Amino acid sequence: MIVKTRDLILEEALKLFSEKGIKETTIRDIAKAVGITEGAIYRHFESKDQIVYELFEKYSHQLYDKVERAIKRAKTEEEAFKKAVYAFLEFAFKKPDAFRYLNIFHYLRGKEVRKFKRIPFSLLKELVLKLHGEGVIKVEPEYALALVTGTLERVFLYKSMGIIKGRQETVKEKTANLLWKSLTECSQS
Amino acid sequence: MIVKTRDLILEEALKLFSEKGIKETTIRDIAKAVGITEGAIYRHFESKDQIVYELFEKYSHQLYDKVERAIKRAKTEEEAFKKAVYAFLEFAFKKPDAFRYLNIFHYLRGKEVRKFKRIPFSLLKELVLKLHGEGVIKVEPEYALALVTGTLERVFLYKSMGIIKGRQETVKEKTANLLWKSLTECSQS
Amino acid sequence: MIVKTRDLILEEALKLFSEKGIKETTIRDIAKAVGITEGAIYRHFESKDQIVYELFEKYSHQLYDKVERAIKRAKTEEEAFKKAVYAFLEFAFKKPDAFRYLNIFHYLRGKEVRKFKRIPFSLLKELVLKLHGEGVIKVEPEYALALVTGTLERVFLYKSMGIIKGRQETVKEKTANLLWKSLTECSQS
Amino acid sequence: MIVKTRDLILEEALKLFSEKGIKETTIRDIAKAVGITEGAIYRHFESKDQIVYELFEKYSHQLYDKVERAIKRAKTEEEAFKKAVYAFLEFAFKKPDAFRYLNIFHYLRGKEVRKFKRIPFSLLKELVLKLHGEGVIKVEPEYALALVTGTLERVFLYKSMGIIKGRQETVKEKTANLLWKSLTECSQS
DNA sequence: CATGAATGAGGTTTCATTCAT
DNA sequence: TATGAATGAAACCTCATTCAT
Repeated sequence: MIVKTRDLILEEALKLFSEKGIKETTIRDIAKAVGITEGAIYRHFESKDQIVYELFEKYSHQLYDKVERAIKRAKTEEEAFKKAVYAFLEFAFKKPDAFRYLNIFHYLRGKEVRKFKRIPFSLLKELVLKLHGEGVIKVEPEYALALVTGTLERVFLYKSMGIIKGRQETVKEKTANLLWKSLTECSQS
Repeated sequence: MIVKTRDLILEEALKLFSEKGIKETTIRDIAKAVGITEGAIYRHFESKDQIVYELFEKYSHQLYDKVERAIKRAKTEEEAFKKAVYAFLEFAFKKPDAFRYLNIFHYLRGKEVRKFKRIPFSLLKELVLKLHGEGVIKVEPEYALALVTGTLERVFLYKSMGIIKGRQETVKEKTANLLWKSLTECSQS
Repeated sequence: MIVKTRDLILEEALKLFSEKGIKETTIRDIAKAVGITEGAIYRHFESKDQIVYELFEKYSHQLYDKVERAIKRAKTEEEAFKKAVYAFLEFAFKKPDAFRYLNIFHYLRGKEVRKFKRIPFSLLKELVLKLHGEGVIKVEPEYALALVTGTLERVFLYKSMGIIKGRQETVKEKTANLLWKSLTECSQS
Repeated sequence: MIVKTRDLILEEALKLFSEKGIKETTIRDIAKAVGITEGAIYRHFESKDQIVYELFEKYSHQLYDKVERAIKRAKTEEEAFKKAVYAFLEFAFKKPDAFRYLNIFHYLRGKEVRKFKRIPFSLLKELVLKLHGEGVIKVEPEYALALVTGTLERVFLYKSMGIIKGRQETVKEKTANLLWKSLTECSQS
């Protein structure tokens, strides 16, 4: 399988960005990782920022599509929610660099996120709002959202740090159950 | 009231770091914000890194002490947990820059966190472990921790972004209740 | 003949270091002398110190090899000694900047000299010790060494200041004779 | 005995200059060594350069006077020469920092030396010229001078490095004898 | 006399980007 | 497409010197 330089650049940039941070990674670092020289990068990308944006868009879309499909396929609301959680964690476990990168990007360049469409977060938001509208989720939707997104991020983090152990499948299930029950069984009076 | 330059530097650095990121903030930015020249910074700090570390240590300790006191004063376990949550959010609302900075530091320089003592996170960890050991929290402690820390961070984030509305007191209460119920009422089968 | 930038940098740095001193010479000075910008220097050298060390090593080795060859080729002890003196002065006259630089480096960063191998001084030391062991040199070897190295340095200095005049060949001969006679004919009672 | 701040500054500056070099020593280093602050230095000296010059002048004069007296007191020419050598080494052993500093200054700011009067070197020069004129020294005076000054510097250096051992008195005598014999007994044909 | 904060110029180094080859 | 030297702006930091106190 022939891998194109352009994709290699994206791949190595992702690794480095997620490890060291965006500003902390230089074009030279990326070039060295790919095995080319600095100038060559500019044959494929106009600027470092373009790499940064393209990576965000690429993986943002991937995750969005994955989650969207998961929700659409589900037959019940509970299934939709849990499948969405599964999709998030599955993505995170399969592409930890990408997931970490999405979080870093959000954290440091949050304001620029609006430029992009198909943000995974918005899918969760819609889902939670819908479930709340239907009375399935009793917790106020803003809090529900905070609970879900915050927990997802941390579960991934703790899993990759070794704090949370166990098989990925198990972690996904446990997290989905925990979140579902938290949102549906608990009244937030 | 005379404000010392040293403190002004820390103050402005905190603001800028939490807004733009650490690497993204230059010594010149800080100097300009304070109203002095770059060289003057170095009369008060040996390096940019020293500012970075000192800020983390300072606010890490503040939050730690606040949470510790909250836990110690409580009479029941439920009170201890909720007061701890209160303390976190109270700190976050009063010093949003500091809270945001602590999170940024954790995210980007997580490996260096070990150098520091009195990390607020460790207090939460102890508390959750204890409550789990006593059977009060039924959720596995690692997941409980992920749920608590993740939600806390997001609630703060959504509040500061205007997604979550309402008085701070209300937000604190609602979050504490939500978390307590999630951990105690829900069985994570 | 294409001259490479890297060599040009070394060349100009040597000139400047030997004229003004190491610390007194800035990267900008060197860049200007070469006709490039400061940043360009760092494509060829990691730091100013690397230039400093590389220059020392380069010329230290050159001189060492020259002296070593001179000694090895000689048939008698007198010839060995005189040829060594010749080699020193020949090098000093041909590459006065380099010779001056070696002295400056020794003077100011003497402690770092140990890191390097093939120090010309050590050859002289061995030679003098050997000649003393064989009874050819009557003067105590430490004093002999002081006399030889000190005189060599000064002869070069006075020649380049115009205090000592005459053809280089003559200076070399006169110095060699003077030193040989001083060490062999004079009893140091 | 009350030591004045001004003298303390000179004293500590001398130590530091001779240890680390002139440019390498900062006003702050000196101030710290004295136990005062940077600003205070400027109560006593107009600039760093003034300290540099004053130190050179001070010790240059001291050595000059010492050597001059030694020469004047002598009854024979041999005594004059040897006493001059004694004076040099005595000064060097008693005030190694000062002697080292004089050499550093010569090395790095040789061109500025002309501004100063009573340079010890000139006394040696006169003496050697006179002795040569009288036929006592057979070696050409320029070479003689190189031999004497070079050897003196190196003997001091090797003594302070521990290469040359023995009591100071012995070193002085041996050096004086060696130099005298080298210059008078050896014909430099 | 002394302090020590501040300045301002200049030092070393980094790095995204360009460009001749 | 790729190279890698070079640019130029800007980063961090140093330090002689000044100055209000």
